[in-house]
Amino acid sequence: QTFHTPSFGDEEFDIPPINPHQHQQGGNQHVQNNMNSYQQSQDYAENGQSMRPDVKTAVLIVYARSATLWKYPPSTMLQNQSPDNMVMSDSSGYQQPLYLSGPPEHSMGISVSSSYNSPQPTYTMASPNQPNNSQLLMMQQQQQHQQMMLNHGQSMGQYGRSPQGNSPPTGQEGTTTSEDSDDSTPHSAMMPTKYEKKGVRFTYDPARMAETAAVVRKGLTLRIAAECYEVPFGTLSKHYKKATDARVGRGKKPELGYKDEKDRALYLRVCALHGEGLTQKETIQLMTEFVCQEKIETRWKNGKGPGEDWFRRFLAFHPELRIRKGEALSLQRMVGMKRPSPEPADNSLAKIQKKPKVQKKKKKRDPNEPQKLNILTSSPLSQNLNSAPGITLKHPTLNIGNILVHPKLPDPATSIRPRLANVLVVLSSAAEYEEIEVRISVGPVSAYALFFRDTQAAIKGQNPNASFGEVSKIVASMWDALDAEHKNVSVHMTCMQGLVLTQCNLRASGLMQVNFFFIIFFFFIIILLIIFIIIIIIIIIIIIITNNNNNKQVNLHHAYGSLNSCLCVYKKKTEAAKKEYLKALAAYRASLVSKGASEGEGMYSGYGGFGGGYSGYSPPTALPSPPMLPPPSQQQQQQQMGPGNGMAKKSPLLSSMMTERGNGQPQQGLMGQMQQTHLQPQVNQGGYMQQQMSPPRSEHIVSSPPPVSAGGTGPLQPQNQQPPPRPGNACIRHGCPNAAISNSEWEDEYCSNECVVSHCRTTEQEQKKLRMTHTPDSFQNE
DNA sequence: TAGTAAGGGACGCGTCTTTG
DNA sequence: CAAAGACGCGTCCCTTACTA
Repeated sequence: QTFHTPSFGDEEFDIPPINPHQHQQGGNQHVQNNMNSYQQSQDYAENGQSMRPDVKTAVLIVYARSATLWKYPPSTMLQNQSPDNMVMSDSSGYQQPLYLSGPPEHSMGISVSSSYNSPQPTYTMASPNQPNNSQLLMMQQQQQHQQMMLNHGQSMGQYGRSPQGNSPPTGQEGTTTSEDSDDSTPHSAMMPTKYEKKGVRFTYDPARMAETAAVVRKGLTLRIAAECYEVPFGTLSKHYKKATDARVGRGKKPELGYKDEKDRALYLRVCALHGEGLTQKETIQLMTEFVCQEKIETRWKNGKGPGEDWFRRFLAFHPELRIRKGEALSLQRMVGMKRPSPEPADNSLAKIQKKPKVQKKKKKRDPNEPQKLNILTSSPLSQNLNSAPGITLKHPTLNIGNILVHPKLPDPATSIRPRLANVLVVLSSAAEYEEIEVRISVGPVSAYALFFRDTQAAIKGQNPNASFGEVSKIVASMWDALDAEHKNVSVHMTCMQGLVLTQCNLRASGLMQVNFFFIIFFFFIIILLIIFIIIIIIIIIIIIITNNNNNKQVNLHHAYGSLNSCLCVYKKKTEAAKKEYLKALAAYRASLVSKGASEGEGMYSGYGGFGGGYSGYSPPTALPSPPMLPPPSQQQQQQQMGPGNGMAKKSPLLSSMMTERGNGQPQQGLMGQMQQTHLQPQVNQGGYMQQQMSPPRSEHIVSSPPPVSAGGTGPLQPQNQQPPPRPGNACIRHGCPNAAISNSEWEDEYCSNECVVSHCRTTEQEQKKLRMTHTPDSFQNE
């Protein structure tokens, strides 16, 4: 059967009739719908379905009842409805369920439709078939209550008061309890007059209580949840309060009522989810406009709107809403631009945003100042908020708690809010019940404020008893301790965070996206810090290494320098020795030639061994050539250089250097040059250099054997060839094989006078030759 | 000078619960 | 039913340090 709800739309609901007489009531079809809902639940209950309703279903069901009462207050219903219709008045009261939209003319643009039953066509279930079982169970329970109350002759407004369901009639027909009170119309006269004594204490299933509490946490009121789950309100209240430490509907109600607050909170959530969240001021303005539009009398000053304290309480009661910085301005700080905020599209909004705090400035202003209201009501924001109710299919759909919400969002193209000055940040977190955390920007804040916000929590955690002033001092000290870079980094981090968050779009996979960006962002920061630290460490290491290298290079330079100097000295000396040798050899040949020419052959015939063709050659070793005899130090150096590694032995530093260089480098490089430098003369000069470089040769030179060699047996006796040892009493004259005779005049060295004369003559000639070799020319050549 | 941060105290008022 | 107590809400104000 189809029922029309003229006041909310033309949605059709196929609900079986419950009582034929209900259709005869033409007074209020909303009540009909609700009754039909109840009857539907009865019908489902008869089918034996007994599953407990889930949270969302309960919310929707309660909405179906309370939405009617929003439009038609209980008082009106009581006046116009028959007792049967009054069954729905119990759900009235200020504790309206969540996900309720206000009257259509004041709808915030959030539409939720339920396939099950809703007087409003704009309420939509995401999965119409999914919650059926739960709905049916709830309907069943409600119907049971209804039937029970009807059997007891009571109003349905009292159903659910007793979990036992067997509360005796109070005899107060039509008397309602405080449950009937509405937030806008308190009914003090409807206060309960008497409470029945508690009998046997009923012990409820903890799981059931927990489930009921979960429903309450989800947004259902304690009273309605108690009704749905057949739990005494007091028991549920205590349990819920004990379990969650949450406030119960006690004390003064919010000025807007729970329903309107929830509606506005939902609207803020939807807007923020679309990146169109409102600032604190805008939120306050929203409430102000709502109050003005609804002509709701509040205690708010001047009847304008709430103050910042209210906003704080509002956030406290809606933990899904959080205040966050103005990331856009942080972005401006990040880029270091002092550009002004984009010009608002509407001047009125600019006036609004330039307006000081609403509450704190009010007492300084004229309470009857109307222009502010004009500004507010004429603002495009107000126009947006007060636009036609109902869904707009063009707008994106949100799935909040499996309830599709079609928000009426500001058009981004014509959005009135400046995108940079008050960009709203949408964050998300996988909170409990998959709640979406919406964070509202509060506009520009300073770096210190950001730092304060991030730090004070930790300080407060460490010092729970610290007052705000103390915390502020601590934060300030920490802030002072930070250097400029860290302050900037803090700001940049916040800016980056805001940048990332601002770019997040939560319409599809926003949660994961935001988390992903968060992770990327923090990794980026961490990587930057690590790189910075590594760079610093590298710089320090480089400095240390540079200092060490400088010392090493100095030492190495000295080593190379000494080595090169040594090599040069040795090379020069080697060349000098070679020149001297060649000169001596040439002089000796010239002298021989000159002697041969002047003295004739006879002279040499007397020497025996020196005759013939090789008479011009005399053993070089016989020459007492001083230049050929290096000084002891030089000779020692030559001896050490001879083996090839003498240099290493000479210089420990060079040895260590060569050890550092590796195996082949020094020998093939430096030492190779050294060896090559000395080997080349050996190759060129043949045995001369070998004799010069060989220790035996040095010893032979030092020993200065007699210049007479083998007695003219060879043209040139090898210089390394040792002369035959003279017998102990042999004649010292070269070539004389006779033994020396004992004679004190020639010291027993000669065998005869002839040998004495011959030897002396030979010695004299050699001395002459030696004198000739040491002419000034030869010294000049040196 | 105004505004920001977060928390809390004081006060008045209203609502809800409990008790007799 | 009345009253008392408990409790919540809104407002004002305060704290310190900093920023625009």
